[in-house]
Parts: sequence; structure tokens; C-alpha cells
Amino acid sequence: MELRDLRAVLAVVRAGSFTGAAAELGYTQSAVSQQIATLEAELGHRLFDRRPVRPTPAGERLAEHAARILLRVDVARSELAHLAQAPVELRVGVCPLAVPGLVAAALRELRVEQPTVRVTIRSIDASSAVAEVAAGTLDVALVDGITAPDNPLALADAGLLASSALVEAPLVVALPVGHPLARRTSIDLDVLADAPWVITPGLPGSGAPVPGATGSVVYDGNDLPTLLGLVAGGHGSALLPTSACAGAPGIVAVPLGRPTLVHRTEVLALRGATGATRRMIGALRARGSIT
Amino acid sequence: MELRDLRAVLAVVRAGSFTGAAAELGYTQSAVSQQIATLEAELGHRLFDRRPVRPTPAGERLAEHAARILLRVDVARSELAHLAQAPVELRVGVCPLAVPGLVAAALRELRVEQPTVRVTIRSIDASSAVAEVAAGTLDVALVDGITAPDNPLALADAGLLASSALVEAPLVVALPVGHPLARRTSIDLDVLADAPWVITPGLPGSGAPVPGATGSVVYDGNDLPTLLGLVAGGHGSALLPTSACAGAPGIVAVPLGRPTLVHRTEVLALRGATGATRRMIGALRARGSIT
DNA sequence: GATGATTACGGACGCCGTAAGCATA
DNA sequence: TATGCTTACGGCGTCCGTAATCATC
Repeated sequence: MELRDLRAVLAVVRAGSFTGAAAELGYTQSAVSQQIATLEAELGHRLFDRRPVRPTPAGERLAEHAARILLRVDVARSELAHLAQAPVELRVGVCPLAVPGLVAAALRELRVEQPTVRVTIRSIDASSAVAEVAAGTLDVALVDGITAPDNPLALADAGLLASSALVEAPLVVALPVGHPLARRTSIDLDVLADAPWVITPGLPGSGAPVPGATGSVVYDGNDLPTLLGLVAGGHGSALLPTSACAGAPGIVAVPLGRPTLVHRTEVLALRGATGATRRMIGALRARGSIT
Repeated sequence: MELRDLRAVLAVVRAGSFTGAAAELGYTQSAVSQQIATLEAELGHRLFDRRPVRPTPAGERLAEHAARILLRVDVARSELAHLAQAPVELRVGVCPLAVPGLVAAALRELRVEQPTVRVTIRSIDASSAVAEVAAGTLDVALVDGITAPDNPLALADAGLLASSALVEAPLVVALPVGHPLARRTSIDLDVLADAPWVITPGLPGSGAPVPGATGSVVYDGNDLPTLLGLVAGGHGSALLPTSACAGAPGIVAVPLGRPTLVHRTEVLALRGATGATRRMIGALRARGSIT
């Protein structure tokens, strides 16, 4: 087994076909077919059913390991690439609901200390943040998610990347004005189990806040006003940090009761970051409310 | 970068020489030299200083990742190897200070349910337990270590292996009868900072209980009577779980004060274990005091 | 019948071994 | 001077591409 094989397995799982995987990897269909066949022979397990191509349980298992292995390979390569190099550019990724004021304030501090560093800020999805930092296309990522209080977001293997918590904010259920539950002082999630949600895969907690949540509308984007507009329009509720709903027209924000969850923002970077990256992390942490 | 390269890096780090690494890997010295040279060129970093061969910071970093990557590769291979196979043999590894009564009791239950399974029990070191389970040479390992109360032992990447806590026991400082501190009701570790320890790398907590602990005697073994004999003989103290000192001649066991630490026993296995392995784990957990 | 995986075969590249070269303790 | 890493070079194996075959929708 070599990394090449794991890359092939993962590509096939992602693409759902040998042809697609070959395109992704820059190989021919035949090459991928041979790789998988050889690997299956080596491991003594069929990894994929064919026609349609679908991973067997063994294939799924291997793919799960492969993803983590290749992620760590990326991290290793990136760490070495950044060793003892003074980066001239700081690339920051920010998730849509990560507290934006933090970045602005931290950047101001960075500007004072290192005025020459060029800073690029880019909006990212939480799902791609880890891969981007691992691959070295981002130096720092602000990621948000929903978790139990004081619990880190499980973004990657513990310790693979450097991460620290910045802010935890209460969660609210966003409802349209006039909603029957809008006058409550708090809402438990199970109360809304059968109520419609605006499913928003691009935002944390809005994927499916309740297991088996129904959703008449799926919003495949991460634009907060659009989401709030959909909620105000009566297409469903949404689970959001308090700040996201402040002052939104037609929206009532009711604090979440049970389960006890919070919206958490963390900063992510390679371990052993230096220079501007390190300073940026320090400035962010200094402004975060979690020590 | 391929797994072959990572194996080479790790072998060189372990062996401290290209020659030794080559022997370990079944290659010639020249092959290892070429592999490292090629990898250094690819990564753009010198990984080892030569004469003597010693990892550079970049090499150390890479080796750390390599170890975790290769461990996960082993786990992946082992998981697939055990998929849907009814193992006829259950191989159990037990660390010297892991509560032995648990194994006996759990085995009795297993015997009733699956009388035909052949069981092999083997003494192991905590340091090798993870590697053995990952490599598939052990089905179940009982590992012990010292940690803060209710904190898991950090044996491997979280989630890589299935692990669960069985027992937490108070720690005591083992002192020879007549020791000036022997009449105390508890001892803080810092009190013993400058006192001699019997350094026992093969047992948990006895490696160097206090950072920078001095030790006139190093016992390179894991034989409890021998260790207790050394303590009784006045060669130093030792940090042990209560049960290990019960009734030992010439020994006084004084409860540990600060820091608050416990001796913890965990069971380790591949995730998704089936058959006898799964039953054994269940039986062990049922008899453990931690739910 | 078309899409897409498998198999056959050939060529090229990469990797390792042998052997000579070279630096350091 | 000896140990041990580096370099040169050659052969073998592996891996991928082309192309024909086969299976499934």
C-alpha cells in the first residue's frame, strides 16, 4: 500500500466512477482500474462494487483512513514548506458566521507591528477550512460551528493543526414575526423537531439542526441576509448565533433552550506557525473572549 | 512523497544511521541514502545532519507525522484484515500494572459464552501496546498510565483505536519503612523533587514522575517485586497504584497529594471489533468501575 | 448500442543493487 | 585508516498508456 493507492481510493469514492477519478488524478481510466485491482488483490478485499461504482464497507473504511492520512501528509508538507520562511503574505479565511469584528481588530494590531505584510482575506466554508490550511493555501482560518459549551469543534484529528477558541456565543432560533413560538422566552430543539427548517449546508447548525429535520427549502449558499429573508418569509426556522439575527427585519430570535449548545468560533493554523501568522493568531486570541 | 519515504525517514531516526535503517528495511545503505536524498530534494529541506546522522528540526517534524501516518496505515490494514472474519484466537496483551483481576474475570465470562476460542495472554509494555494493536498482533490490550482524573490516556490519535476506561485507582508514593516522609498522610510530588527515584521506564509514572527527577538506580524491567525490593532497599521512591504496594514487605505507601493524578487502566482494540474481541471488551467494561 | 470497466501488451521511468569515491572520526 | 555516507551506472521491475475486449444500463 502506498499513498498513490490511497489517493486513488479517495478519488474513486469522491468521483463515484473510475473515469472521474482518473480525470481528477491525471491518469487514464485504465490506470485507475489497475491500481484499484492491484490494491484489492493486496488487501484481499473488494473495495468497490462496479456498475455503479460504489465503495464496499471495506472501501468506505479504507477511504476514511485514507482521507486522514492524506490530510496529515498535506500538513507535513505545508509545515516543512513554511519552516524558517518569512511569509510576505498572510492569507486569512473567514467563515460567514465567524465573528467578523475580531478579524478587523486583530488586523489593525498586525498593521501596526508589521505594516509591510500583505493581507488577503477570503470567505470560506467550514468544510474546506481544514483542507485549505493543511494544503497551505490559507495561513489562518476562522471557523465556526455548533458544539457543547467549552467543547472544541471536532474539525480534524486532535493536535493535527493548531487551533484555539476565540468566542462562544449563545444560539437563538430565528423565527418569522408572528410565529406561534415567537413569544416564548426559550425554545427547546425537540419542540421544533417536526417544524420546517431552512436547510443551509453552507452554514453551521443549519445543515440539519435536528436529526431528521424536515425542510421545505434548501438554501445552498452562505449569504446571511438571504437566509434571514427566507426565515422571515415563513419558509422555516434557523439556528444561528445571537449576533447574526440582531436587527434583522421580520425576524424574532428566541434563545435556544435544550440541548445546551453554543456557537463557537475558533482560529486554525499550522502548528509552529511563525511571523505574521503567529502574530495574527496572538492578536485574535487577545481579542477573543475565551482565555 | 510516498509511504516508502516515510518508512525510510522513521527507520533512520530510530536507527540513528543509514546503515541501521537499511538493515531494518531490508535495503542496502545506498538505497536509503538515495531515498533520503531524493526526499530532501523534493521537500527542499535537509532532513538529517550527517556524521553523525541526526534529524534536523524539519526531519523531526516529518518523522512525527510519519509515525502517525504509518500507524494509521497499520490500523487500516488490520481493520480490513479482520473484516468479516471469525477469529479463532483471542490475543490479549496486559501491561504489568493493569488490574489483573479484570482479565481473569472477563475471561471466565468469555469461556462460558465462547468455550472454543483459544485465548493467549501476553505481557506487554504500554509503549508497544498501540503499535501491536494497530499491527494486528494483539486483539485486545489492557494499558495503564497516569493521568488527571477522568482524563483518557493519550495513547494515540483520538479515535484511531477503540479505547475505553476500566479502572481508576489512587496513586501512592512507595517509600522504604523508616523513611522520614513515611509517616505523612499524603505527599505532594514537589516535596520529592530532589529525592531519588527508582527510574523504571517500563512502568507508567516511574519513568520520571517529576520533571528532572534524579535517580540513582534505573531499573530496566517491569517486574513489580524487583522494583519494590529496590524501593525497600532505600534506592529511591516510586509512584505506583495503591494495589501494587499492598502487603509489600519493607514498603510504606503514602497517598499522593498534589498534583491530583490517578492510575488509569484502559482497554484498547481496533474499532469495529467483532466476535470474541468485542465480547472480551464488553466483559471487561462490565467489570470495570468506570461507566 | 453506448458508456465505462477490464485485460493485454509494450515502453518508459524509477528504484534498488553493485561498486567506486569521498569525508569524517 | 576505517567506518559509513555519497555518487555513478546498469538492470530489473513497476506503473502507466494505448488499444482491444467485455459487461452492463
